[in-house]
Amino acid sequence: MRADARRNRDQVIAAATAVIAEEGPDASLNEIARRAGVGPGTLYRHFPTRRELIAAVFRERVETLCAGADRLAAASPPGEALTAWMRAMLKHVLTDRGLATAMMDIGPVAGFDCHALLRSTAGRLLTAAQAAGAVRPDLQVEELFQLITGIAHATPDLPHATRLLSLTLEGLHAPH
Amino acid sequence: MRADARRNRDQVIAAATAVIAEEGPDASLNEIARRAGVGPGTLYRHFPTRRELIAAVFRERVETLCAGADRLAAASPPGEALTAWMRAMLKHVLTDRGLATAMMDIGPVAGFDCHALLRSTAGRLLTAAQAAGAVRPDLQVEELFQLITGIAHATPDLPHATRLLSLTLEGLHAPH
DNA sequence: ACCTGAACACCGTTCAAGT
DNA sequence: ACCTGAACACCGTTCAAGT
Repeated sequence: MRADARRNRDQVIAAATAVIAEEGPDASLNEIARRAGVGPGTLYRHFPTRRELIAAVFRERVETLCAGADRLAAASPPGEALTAWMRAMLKHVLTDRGLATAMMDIGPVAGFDCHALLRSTAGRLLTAAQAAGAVRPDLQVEELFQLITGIAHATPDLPHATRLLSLTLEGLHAPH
Repeated sequence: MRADARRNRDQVIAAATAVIAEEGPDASLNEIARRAGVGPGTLYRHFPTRRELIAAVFRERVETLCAGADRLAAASPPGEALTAWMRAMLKHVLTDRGLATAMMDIGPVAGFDCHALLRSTAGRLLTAAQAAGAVRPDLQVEELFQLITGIAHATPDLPHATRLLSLTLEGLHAPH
């Protein structure tokens, strides 16, 4: 990869990170290119679809999040490890406005499968929590993602989101 | 209101209902005007903002949904009435793609406050269910809406949404 | 009063022309 | 190879001109 191409690519990712944080995942691609100081054609050359650009922006973030799961699993009993990781994921997902959907929707692109990495990480924690009897045995990983995604989307900030996650973990029915 | 104005207004609402059902709440307004057989200016004259158009489309639907609550409350114990109504609401919200947010976001427009009507209806059912001890006493109406909205957004169809609603009602933790 | 539709500023996307 | 930026088809929105 030529030096100027590499530099342009990095500048586009940096600009995209900033603009997406401000305007959400529907941010204007022309604006991102402008901010990065390149032509729109250059942006398209590096990232043929919006999905690939978003995946590049999230890559580091998702990898960090998933790497934290092993630490949690070693430090806490399985049930607590799972809920702590769900809270961490919720926080990451809420960092930028409305990125929840984008983050879960993008399929494998350019050798990085955001969704698969999240899925296998959550799957390990979930299986352990179920084996320990802390979580209902019929719960699926996808359902867990859908709930986090939904909460992140419906909620204005982290405190509200955290409250909804608690409600979901404990259930709406009165304790009996 | 002049006869041609009234007719144009109705045609715009009908076209909007159809187009929004197909393309979601971000559907092109020019396309809606075209389909209604009017100029874009006419659409704007009747509905200055997208919100007002969406409110008009939802009005009848929301009123029907809320009217059903009294029937439910008379026919079932409070806890069941609430969950039955939540399921009905989820179904209505899912009728068109991704309308959940739009439906909850629109404020009072033109003498019809979609959100307030839903809120007071759900509030009655919730209070009754809490008084009967069927639902946890700290649950807020807004939280209930956020959960339904979130589930509707994160979910592809009614069966999946219903399953997530069950999980939310019962909680993710294992029964002990 | 009410409607029309041309017009403006934007957006996503492409592609010929340059280096 | 890689980049540029003009160009195209769209969109939301406005407003002068018509009836």
